[in-house]
Amino acid sequence: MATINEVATRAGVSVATVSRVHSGSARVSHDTRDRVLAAAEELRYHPNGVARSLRTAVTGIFGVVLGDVRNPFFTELARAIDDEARAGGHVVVLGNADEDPERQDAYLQVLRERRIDGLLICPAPGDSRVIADLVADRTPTVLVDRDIPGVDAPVVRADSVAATRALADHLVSLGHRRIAVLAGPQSTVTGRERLTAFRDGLAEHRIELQPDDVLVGDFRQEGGERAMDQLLARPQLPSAVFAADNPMALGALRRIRSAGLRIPHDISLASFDDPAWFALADPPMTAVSQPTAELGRTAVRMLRAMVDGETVRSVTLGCRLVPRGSCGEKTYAMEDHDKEDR
Amino acid sequence: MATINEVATRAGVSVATVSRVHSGSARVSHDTRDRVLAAAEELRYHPNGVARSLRTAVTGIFGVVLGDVRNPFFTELARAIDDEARAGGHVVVLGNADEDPERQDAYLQVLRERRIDGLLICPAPGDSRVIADLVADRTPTVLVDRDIPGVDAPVVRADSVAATRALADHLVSLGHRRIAVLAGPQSTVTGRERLTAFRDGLAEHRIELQPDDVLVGDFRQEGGERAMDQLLARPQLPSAVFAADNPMALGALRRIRSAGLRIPHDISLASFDDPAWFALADPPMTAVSQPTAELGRTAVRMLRAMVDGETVRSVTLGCRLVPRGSCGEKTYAMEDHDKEDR
DNA sequence: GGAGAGAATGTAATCGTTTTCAACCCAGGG
DNA sequence: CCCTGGGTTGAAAACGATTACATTCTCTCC
Repeated sequence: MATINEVATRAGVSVATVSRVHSGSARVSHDTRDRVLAAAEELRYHPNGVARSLRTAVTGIFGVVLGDVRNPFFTELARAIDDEARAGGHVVVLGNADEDPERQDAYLQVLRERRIDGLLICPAPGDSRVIADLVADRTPTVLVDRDIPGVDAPVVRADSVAATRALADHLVSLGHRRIAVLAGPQSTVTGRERLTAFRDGLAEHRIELQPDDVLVGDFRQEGGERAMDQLLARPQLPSAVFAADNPMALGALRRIRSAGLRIPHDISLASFDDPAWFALADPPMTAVSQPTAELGRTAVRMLRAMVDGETVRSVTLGCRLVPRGSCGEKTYAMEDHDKEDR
Repeated sequence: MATINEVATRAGVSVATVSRVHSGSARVSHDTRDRVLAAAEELRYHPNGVARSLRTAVTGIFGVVLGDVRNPFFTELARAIDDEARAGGHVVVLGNADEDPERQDAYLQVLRERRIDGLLICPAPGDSRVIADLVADRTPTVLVDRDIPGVDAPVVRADSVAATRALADHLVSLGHRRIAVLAGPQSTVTGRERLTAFRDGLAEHRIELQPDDVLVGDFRQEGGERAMDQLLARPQLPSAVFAADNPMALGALRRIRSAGLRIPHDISLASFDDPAWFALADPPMTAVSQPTAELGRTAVRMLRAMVDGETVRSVTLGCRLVPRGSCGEKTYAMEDHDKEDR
């Protein structure tokens, strides 16, 4: 691959000049500019970003670590992040943590070594030495969707309590009394918050969530399947199940189906998160929807501010309950459910 | 951020020694090793990968450009790629093309500048100057899922013709005679292949696909919605619709629903691709399933081989038809649909 | 006791850019 | 005719690692 040196000799100028025409950092006479461009073209010159970054200490890249690439919540988030970052002239590289702290840390380690300009992290459950180090070393970092105790980085996430309590209300108003929850890892804020908000919501109606009825999962489909299996093996089924995120709801739904049970007749199911297909499921899933795209966009704006040296504060946005048919609702509007939340 | 120089002076050794202890490339006495490690720890030293790559010309990174992050086919692919790459000691960075050649090229441009070790591309429709350049410059590159005419890079993809013809058979055997297809962009192999295979399958039964009944979409949900809207505006509906990928099927399904039509009673729907939720849709979707994970794994193996200087040849794997209930099938097995195709 | 081997470490060149500083050229004013 | 001052350009020093080569030191063996 051609270097700036070869271009320079071919164009009969110095490397400084070549650099100048490519960066536009200083004026160059029309003639030499043309010669340089021609030489670059002929040699198929593409500046070496590695060398450039070594010199300038900037990369123009934001790194994003996603909790799980296969989770539609994260991919929609990624999409929004990408849009917003691109609008600001940054490019985004995505990495998959697969809800595994080790994978996450391995990926973060290389991003750090690569001296990325900033980091957007949806932290995996458990704590991470690397993240703590990163923010201690002042790498601009914003946490998305989940918090990490003891790490001093701004967080942007959705406040699930109001909507989750509304869901609890909704369920008891439909006559449900014994409800099981497929909770998320209790080492994550979101996992804890959704569980306690739901429990509190029930408590308002003097219904106590039985310890046996909370199954702690891993925020992944497999966890939802395992938990549902446990539930199905019991002599007495709850009348409804609340899954704390969409992959677990998917897993639960699969198990309920393969057990030959009907929803909501035999058992009801509601979920946190609201991927596009929920409205098309059989029956359409009652869910709590997060302002996913908005989350992504504000995260990028915050990150940009940090890179510019401003100090930024955590932000939390609201969620909303969207009742559909999976909990025994008599009728539900066939909403032309507008996912776009701008 | 501390540099190797600072570590060296602190430990009272030369930079060469520090480098040696971190890379393990040569023996260092026990004493000095300890001193170096201690100094590095105290200074929170993290080697600068940018500098290292400039010198060594390797990055340890594979870049992946995804057609669309929100398409479950691509995310499952990404997951498989990540697993396989990681197993081989590489780390993967993901980028989203959003089915847009410009976004794709912008992303590829930075990967090239970053001197990434190899590239896995699911090319966006249309042609790409950048991709052509990249392979001409011998960047190890393998194309996944889609081909690019005139670009001499190995491709790994699923051969859709057999399964798509089987789908056509299946539909006519269920009594369908007039079928519409929501085709993919005809600038992609997959888009063309799925359409012609379907047309040929129909032709075997002396059924001709009407020109009006093929709506060319963009492989995205919005395209599916638009196409379905067109169809629904016609005086005479086809009895079945075949969507050439899952986002378009999702779009079509939404429109059918909001028009108040029932599947398969009023209209049948089948799709290429088979994301997890298809089995849980109402009714479960008849679909053609690709060996997604296998696609991803072999792509990485091929890329690794190319990086090692071997020459590799294109690979194509098979698909399979999985009939469910969305086309008027009388009964369908409630399969415990095993997505994992290892 | 000196030669030679081998281990441990240091010196300095190198990777491909950007950027500071200096040099040069040429026109115009005094 | 000399001086000043823009406008262009070049030389060379970074940036932070790796690594070929040289050096020093310590043993061992004859």
